[in-house]
Amino acid sequence: MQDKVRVRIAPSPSGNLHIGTARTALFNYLYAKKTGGTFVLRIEDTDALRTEQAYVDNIFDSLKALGLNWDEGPDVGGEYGPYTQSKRFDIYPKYAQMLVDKGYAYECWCTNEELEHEKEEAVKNHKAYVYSRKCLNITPEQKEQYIKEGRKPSIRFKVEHKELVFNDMVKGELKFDTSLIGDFVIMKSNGAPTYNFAVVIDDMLMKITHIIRGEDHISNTPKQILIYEALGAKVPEFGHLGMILAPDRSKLSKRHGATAVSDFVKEGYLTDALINFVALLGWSPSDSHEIKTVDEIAQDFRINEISSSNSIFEYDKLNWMNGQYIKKMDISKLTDLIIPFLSDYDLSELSREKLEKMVEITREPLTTLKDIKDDVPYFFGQKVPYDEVKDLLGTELSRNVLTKFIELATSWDFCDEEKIHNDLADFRAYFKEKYSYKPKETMWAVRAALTGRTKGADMAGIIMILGKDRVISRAKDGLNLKIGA
RNA sequence: AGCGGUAUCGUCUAGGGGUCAGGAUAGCAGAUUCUCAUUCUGUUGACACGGGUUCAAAUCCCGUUACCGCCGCCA
Repeated sequence: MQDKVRVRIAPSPSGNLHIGTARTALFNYLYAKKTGGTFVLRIEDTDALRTEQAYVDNIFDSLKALGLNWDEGPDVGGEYGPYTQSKRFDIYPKYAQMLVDKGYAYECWCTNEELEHEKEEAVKNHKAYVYSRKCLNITPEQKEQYIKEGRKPSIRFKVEHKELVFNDMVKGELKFDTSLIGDFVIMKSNGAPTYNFAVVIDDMLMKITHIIRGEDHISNTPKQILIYEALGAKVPEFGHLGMILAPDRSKLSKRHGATAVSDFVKEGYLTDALINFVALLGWSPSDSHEIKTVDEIAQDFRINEISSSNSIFEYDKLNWMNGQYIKKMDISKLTDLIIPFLSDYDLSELSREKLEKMVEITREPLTTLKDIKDDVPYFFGQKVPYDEVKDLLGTELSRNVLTKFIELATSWDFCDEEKIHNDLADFRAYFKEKYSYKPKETMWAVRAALTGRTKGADMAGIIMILGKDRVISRAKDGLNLKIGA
């Protein structure tokens, strides 16, 4: 009988949630969803110096924003808590002692200097460093001596030399010669467990059945399997994902720009687009629809179909995808998300209705929400700068168009967008017929006067949002510019 | 140095002994629109290299190269 699937994500709160961690979380989440399993969140905060509560909060918030909700974790609890590693410190020594008692581990009294020396020797002889095992069989007298010197022992795992093979869910069969590993520390001399030991104990106790993580952990895997075996515990399945690389093929880091999910959000990326994009790094849908929600992806997800190679994080496709999500998102929700990016403007000038209208007519060209800032200044304030369109407004054509525009628009209904749209069409037709002005020339004059620009959103929408007074006064400003010049 | 992993258009990928090597994105060209953009249509572009195995190799095997990762009392 197959155990119920339990997977986990175990971020360490020494920074905001990294996009790579988000992808790992996603694949774990997808696997849990697909198999009806449980998704566990564990916070690995054993490094007290680098841990900050703000990072823990950021991890929670980011994961939630991405839609990766966990079934068990520090906040929601669960049967196998605590889910914060620092609250589990009393657990590890017991198991370490058990391994010592059974002869799977031993105390090591070597100082850092001694260890350093061994490593230097190895480097000098062009050999891989493997711990010498000199503490494996120390006499009681030596031990007595070390204690007298005030030394504190670490505990090393005694690595059995053999060929270790496991079947990786994404990479296939992986083989290791454990004689190359060397006895590694499981408990530091300060009493804290090392990473490799703590994860195994935690994963074992939390009954994790499948460990899906980045391939930077591949070489930890044989060590961890050895510990499982020594403990007499069932070894979980492992699956190692390729890494996300920056465009220069190096590790994605601050110098490449955004790395944390919250950074991307600040840049104006939608979390839905982000998680969708990141899913496509290594996974591809069986149909040809790439735009999918996490739950839709889960339906179609097969862990063994994940690409096992690294992939490069390029913005081209993310930008496109973000634009797609912006275009199809609910206007009210989109408006809420866009408001923080409009801090340069006095939003009290616009009713919520008009604000949403503005978002509706300006969303199309956006690749990120941040872009909206430069596309909307003319919706605010009374006047508009004409520096960019001075020459255009100075033409006879513009004067002609604007004169007529003021005359006609005065009697337009500024609450009926559809009607304004038609009025504008008639307006263009009139000038085309009477003066042979191209429709776009006619509109350029109007647009220039009302917005100070030659390009932008739908004119009917703009006119409606601006309202009669501003439309007429700006049209007059545009017209008078010629006289002044 | 050693050990492990990976190699298909610029990028993300599909495919997998016989395919015009498919799609997406980016690029380019055209169409539509009041502008920009969107959208639509078309188009450029790839099996790392060398040996095998085979009637047939991008696909299987070996080697080389490149890249990534790991070699901590970090996680």
